[in-house]
Amino acid sequence: MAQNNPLYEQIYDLVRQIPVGQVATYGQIAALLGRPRNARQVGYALFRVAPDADVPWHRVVNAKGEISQSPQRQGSDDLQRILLEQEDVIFNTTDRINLRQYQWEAKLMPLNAPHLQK
DNA sequence: CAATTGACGCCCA
DNA sequence: TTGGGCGCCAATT
Repeated sequence: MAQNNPLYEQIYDLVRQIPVGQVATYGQIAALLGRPRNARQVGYALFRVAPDADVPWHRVVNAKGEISQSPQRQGSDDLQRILLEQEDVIFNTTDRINLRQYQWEAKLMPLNAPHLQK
């Protein structure tokens, strides 16, 4: 399991910091971790931990503002969209959200956050 | 150890 | 503006 990697823990902690009603992109999280090219890894990390951890994975979407669905989860449900709608995140008619309005703006560097422990 | 895959992202047509 | 293809980095098998 890759969850033991500090990089993964950083991802989880970062996602946990996303405020209710706001979202972040995979690339954004990757960039905040100092790995702007690792957007895929962020998605992969969330995919592995989603059902197990208390991470608000539903607040993470792709750069287009759409919900990235994997072949596995698409048949199950649209849980992510439902959870977001419960947080006042509105979807457009094209199944996309307005990132300019909902995208989370990380103010501080999570890597230096002293109150974060895991 | 090597090949394939993958909740992504950016460039080009 | 929308759609298709290539590229990046790690994890999995």
